Amino acid sequence: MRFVISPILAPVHTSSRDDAVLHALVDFVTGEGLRPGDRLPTERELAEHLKVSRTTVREALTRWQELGLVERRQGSGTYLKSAVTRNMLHLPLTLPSGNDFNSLMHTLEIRRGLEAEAAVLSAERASDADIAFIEQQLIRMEEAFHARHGMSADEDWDFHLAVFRTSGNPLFEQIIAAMYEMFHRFWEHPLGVRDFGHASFPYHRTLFNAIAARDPVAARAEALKLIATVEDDLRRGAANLKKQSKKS
Amino acid sequence: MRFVISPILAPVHTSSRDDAVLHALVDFVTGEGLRPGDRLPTERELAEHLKVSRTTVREALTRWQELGLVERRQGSGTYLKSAVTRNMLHLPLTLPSGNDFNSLMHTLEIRRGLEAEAAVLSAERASDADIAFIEQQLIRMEEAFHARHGMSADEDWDFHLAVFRTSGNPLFEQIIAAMYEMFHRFWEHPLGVRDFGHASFPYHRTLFNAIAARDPVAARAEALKLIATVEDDLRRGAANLKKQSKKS
DNA sequence: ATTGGCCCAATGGTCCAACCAATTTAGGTG
DNA sequence: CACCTAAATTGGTTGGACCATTGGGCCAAT
Repeated sequence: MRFVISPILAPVHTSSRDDAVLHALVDFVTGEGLRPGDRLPTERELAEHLKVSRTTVREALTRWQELGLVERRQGSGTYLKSAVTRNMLHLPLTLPSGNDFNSLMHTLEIRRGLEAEAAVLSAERASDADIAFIEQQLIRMEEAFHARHGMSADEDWDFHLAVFRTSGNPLFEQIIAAMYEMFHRFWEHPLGVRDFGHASFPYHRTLFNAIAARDPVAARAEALKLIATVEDDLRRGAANLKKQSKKS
Repeated sequence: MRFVISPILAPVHTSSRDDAVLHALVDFVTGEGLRPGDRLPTERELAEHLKVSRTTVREALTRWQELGLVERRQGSGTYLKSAVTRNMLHLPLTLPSGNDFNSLMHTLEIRRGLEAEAAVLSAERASDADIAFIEQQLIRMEEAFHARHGMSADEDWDFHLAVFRTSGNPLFEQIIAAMYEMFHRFWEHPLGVRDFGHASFPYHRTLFNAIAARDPVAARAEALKLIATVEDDLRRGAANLKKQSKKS
């Protein structure tokens, strides 16, 4: 006779030592009201007070470091890098991200989904100050564009970040900030396309206008058009590479 | 003049010991052709071959464990949990995620952006086999619905996962899978709404029909309508809570 | 042939004590 | 005060030891 084991029977999890350390540390940080930038107790102090070895404390802090919650400086101390709350959620994404055409296009598709949604929300919710803030970033980008006769990665990023930030949903900024490196590979390896992103320039202002006019539908449309021009650039780059490999 | 400081600007990784260990481990895994589920060398073996202490090896493996790349089983060994390539990108997101109305609504907004885009891509690219796969999950969900007279979290999740999986972009599935726990708090704490998600039921089939008909525009529209019903449920739940707190 | 108990080697988890390397701080010197 | 130096502080690394869990092999009972 073969039994179907009830799924409820599986998950007996032994609370490990370093988990306990992290829980205690959460309580300490919240209880003490520590904020990002503040310094945590030294590893030796933590080990002594928590009655565990420094090795265990270090394993726990290593985990927090990998999550970007703390930063350790040798000779100085361990510093809080992000807000810590009791019920926070860790999403360690590991993405196979190459510099090939497909990988870049995949990242753009993700960005298209998030960017369009953020544009909608920003158009619905942005305050007057938010609008002014976005416009400020837009102007900076436009000035950099004219000065360099081409897109500037940093200023362009600041503009898009401003849209995310004014969406009223902090998750957008956090997710997109974590993907910063991924998206920036476009500018690091533009696949030989000259004036990469050039075509997207005018749509930054049309997107801003839609948000400033509090028109969510138009904002989504402009955001999608903007991303579409980048996709076109990317396809041109892929075609270039193909042509070059044919020649050689 | 106020600048927007990009939240990610700390890539000044001083090439430390455990970094070197991880690089060597990447080479080993790729060179040996190890796949998820395979067993890695023991910590003592790694320490000996790499000429570092076991503590250092453990710190490195702890980092990989926190990223979800490996799983450690005491008494058994360390096992690969995810594919490892040389240029992969780690995005450790830590989101302050409560069970309050705002947090839940924020996660839904993220999901709306990703889900709508995935529906578009699935409608554009899904093969006949993909369509059949989605339909299979749809039928399973509908059967579970009729059997239980309500939405079933697992089957519902499988359906949406099928849409993401057939989008032709593996990033969608990975991101959404990482957010599984976050999205599932709807069902764990439905804020007292009876028949939570009930209203979304019919839109699963209409979404499938749009994808099967290879109609990207309709697919996006149906996906947005589906999420909108869940948002309505959520708002009802928030209203309920308000009413209850008024009573007491 | 199968089940269950038992032992034992292997493996990850924890601990300790010491030392190294980078940083900060406290004096001291001009 | 400005500048340099030495000491204290702090995270990083090492080696060794022991504990807790796992898995396999062995054996007796069924």
